[in-house]
Amino acid sequence: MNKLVLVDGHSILNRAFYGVPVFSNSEGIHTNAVFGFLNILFKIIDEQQPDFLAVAFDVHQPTFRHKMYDAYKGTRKPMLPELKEQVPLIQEVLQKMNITTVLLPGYEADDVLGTLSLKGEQEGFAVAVYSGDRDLLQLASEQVTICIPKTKKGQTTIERYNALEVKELYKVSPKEFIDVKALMGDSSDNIPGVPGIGEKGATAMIEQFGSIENAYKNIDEISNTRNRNAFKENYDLAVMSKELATIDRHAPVDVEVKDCVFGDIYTEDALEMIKRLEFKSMIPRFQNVSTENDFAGNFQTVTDFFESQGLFEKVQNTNESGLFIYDDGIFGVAVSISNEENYFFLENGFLTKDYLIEQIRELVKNHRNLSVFHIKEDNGIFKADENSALFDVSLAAYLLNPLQKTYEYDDLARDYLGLTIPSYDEIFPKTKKGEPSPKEDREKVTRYACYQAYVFRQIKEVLTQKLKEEEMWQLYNDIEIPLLYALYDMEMEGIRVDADGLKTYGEKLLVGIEALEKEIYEEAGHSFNINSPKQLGEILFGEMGLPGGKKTKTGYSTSASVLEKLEPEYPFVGKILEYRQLTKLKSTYADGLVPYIAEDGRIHGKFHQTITATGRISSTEPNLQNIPVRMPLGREIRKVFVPRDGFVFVDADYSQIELRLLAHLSDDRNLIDAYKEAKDIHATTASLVFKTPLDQVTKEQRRNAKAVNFGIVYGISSFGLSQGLSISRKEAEQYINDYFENYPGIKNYLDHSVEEAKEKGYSVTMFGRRRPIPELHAGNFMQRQFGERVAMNAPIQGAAADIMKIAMIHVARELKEKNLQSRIVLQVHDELLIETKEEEVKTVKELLVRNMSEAVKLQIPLEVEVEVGNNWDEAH
DNA sequence: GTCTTCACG
DNA sequence: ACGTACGTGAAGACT
Repeated sequence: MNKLVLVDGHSILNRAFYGVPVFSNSEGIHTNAVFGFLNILFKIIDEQQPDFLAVAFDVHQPTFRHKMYDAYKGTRKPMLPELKEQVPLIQEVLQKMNITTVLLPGYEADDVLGTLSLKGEQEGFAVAVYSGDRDLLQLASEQVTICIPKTKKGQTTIERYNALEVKELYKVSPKEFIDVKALMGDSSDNIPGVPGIGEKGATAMIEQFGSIENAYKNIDEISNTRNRNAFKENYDLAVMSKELATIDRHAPVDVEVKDCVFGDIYTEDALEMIKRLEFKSMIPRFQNVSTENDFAGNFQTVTDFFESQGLFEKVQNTNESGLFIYDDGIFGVAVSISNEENYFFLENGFLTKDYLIEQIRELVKNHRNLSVFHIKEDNGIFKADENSALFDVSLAAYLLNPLQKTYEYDDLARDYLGLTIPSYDEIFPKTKKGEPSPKEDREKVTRYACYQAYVFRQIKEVLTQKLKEEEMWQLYNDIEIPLLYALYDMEMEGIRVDADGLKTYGEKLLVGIEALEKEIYEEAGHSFNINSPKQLGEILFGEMGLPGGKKTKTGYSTSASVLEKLEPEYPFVGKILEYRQLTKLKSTYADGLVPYIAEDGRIHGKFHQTITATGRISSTEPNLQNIPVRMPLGREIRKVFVPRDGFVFVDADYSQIELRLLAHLSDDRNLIDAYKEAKDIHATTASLVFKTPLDQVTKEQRRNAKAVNFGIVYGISSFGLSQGLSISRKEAEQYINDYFENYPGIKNYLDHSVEEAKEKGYSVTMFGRRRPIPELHAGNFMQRQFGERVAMNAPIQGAAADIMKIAMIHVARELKEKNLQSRIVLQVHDELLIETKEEEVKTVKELLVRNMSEAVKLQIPLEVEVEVGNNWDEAH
């Protein structure tokens, strides 16, 4: 079936504008939206391989809807000038790419899309309509797919809707969708709904009657009195809204589907314009080097030892290359030294794995500039250190956009090189059970490995350039790169765990669990799976009739916060809480840690550097950053983390680093003075907020003030604080107001943080680390508010992460320089744990505290608390 | 694979 | 009217 692709130009342009921070070329022309638009368009084209394609734009002119309804004028928010000036640019590029654009005075782009999609449908095409606007869902059918790109944490996923999916999600057919909208209205489109009828009411009515007309005919059958009356009184309004909301599928579009032929879009003219706009990464696309055939000939499998010797000599003499190690069933290494020379050296006969590794180490040793994906993960082979000349693609890409889930070579190639290359899944299609795995297929592996090496070689310069442009080169070079070696050493070092102690602890928990289990079954009258929130909810709130409304979409919420509220009146739920606690400790920690204890009696967890949005490290397999500490029983588990013989643990903690950063960044007199005078900060806050002399502050007041301080760092909201303190929203609001009255500098700073992030599209730490916040421009109020909280939190959490990274690097360096035997074994965000040789305790304590507190100079001292112990519990 | 819950900073 | 504190990872249940 032929494929027709239709694109809602303005809607996609808007998405592009807000998804990419504002930038301009050297002539000062804003180009970010054009850049984003083309990237989305290329993605669409690569995915869909359309036979016919058209892009529809709105015309800045009144439409038939305006004539119908005056208020419609206010529909479109005035476009920002930075975006508006880019509209003609994108239209020009499209024209040069021979892509059909359709503008129809008196109609909106929606109507053009509706009309063309109907024509396409009638002519037997498979039609895909791309838009950010859910209104288009009314066009969905079996043949017409509505594709809505969504950005979630920096990852763009495309939601696809045919008639079936619309029905599934909204409970009504695409056609009925219009009627639902006519009833509930749509503020973003200025479509007035029936006052008092919301989404639920509207959906229920249309589900029952199919249309507003039919509902009106059978108005007496509307069971909800309020809805019935509202509908009766406003039927005329609903009729008009329906007309406004209905996309005109017979608009006088003078373009036929056959006019929209999709041909060669990579023209000379277009290339020239791309160059003028300075979209360097897109140039290769236009130079036709992006087709796979052009690559494939340049990828060569090398399995002969003597041949490899000659080639390796060449590689050893090449300064800039890309390198990728393949180790999945078979072992090999791909090296890209030029566009034409990409070799995959495959372990074979005399060409042994050891020989290959030796060759790689030689390259590293000779300071050849290798660009690789991730150094830390491959450093067992590289044996590189801080002085090596390796480029880490994953770290560079992470700094440029920390929101991505992964940094796959094919995505990087698309985003930074404008290349479309096959992904892992495309090269290694999923096989059914029993079929041979393609993972060891020589040709496939060569293709895969060479693509990686090729991309790494080419991308180094682009990423370097971008990091410099965005002022993150120092962050990359002076923090992330040295840190990776500190983290590698830490992973290799591991931490000793007392396996017997762990077993005893587990057995102790089991006794408690079994006793509680029995008691809970007795109380319930029968046995059930206490670990199933579903079963538990049904028993608690159904069978036993405890009060507690539905809270989650799947049923009753049985979270600790809910159960804790029930506990005073129903002491028996305390047993469930206790049971939960014990099973958590047993499954996740007592039992969960065992499989990770290696031959050497130590756990070598992984520490990840490219996961968090804020710049923190994360930990997996196992997670060593969430070992219990708050509750005494959980805390006991820390006793099984022990130093090796002849060593002790020295543990150092930043004291309130985030709050201190807040004081520094906000320049708030009251907070700075409090820290300078080394006051109890939460008590001081309590004294100010509750207008109580410092020496009369109660425990309760201090606790509340502490929660407020936390809330401030998280990006305060009255609801959040009320949850944290189990108080009313009103009270929480009062606390916040009083807080800001006493700390005006903080209020000012937080407002400024949000404003700046809104302007730039990202927030930035004092070390230049960025976090994009696309939510700040979301249409959805909730999302926008989330964005504002993120904008307040990220510069603080991020700076704290930066500081700890600097400290870690310095500590690791000094331990090495001084030839000490002590080693960093854990980092838990604001805590460093050092396995310390007994004779070195004094030295280590001193250097730890010094390096941590002097990692950065702030207006106030960075305090560090240090302790020594024979296990992690004792030392913390 | 997604949801819920809960461990940490 | 809506439904949230910021940042993570793991386990178990259920689809």
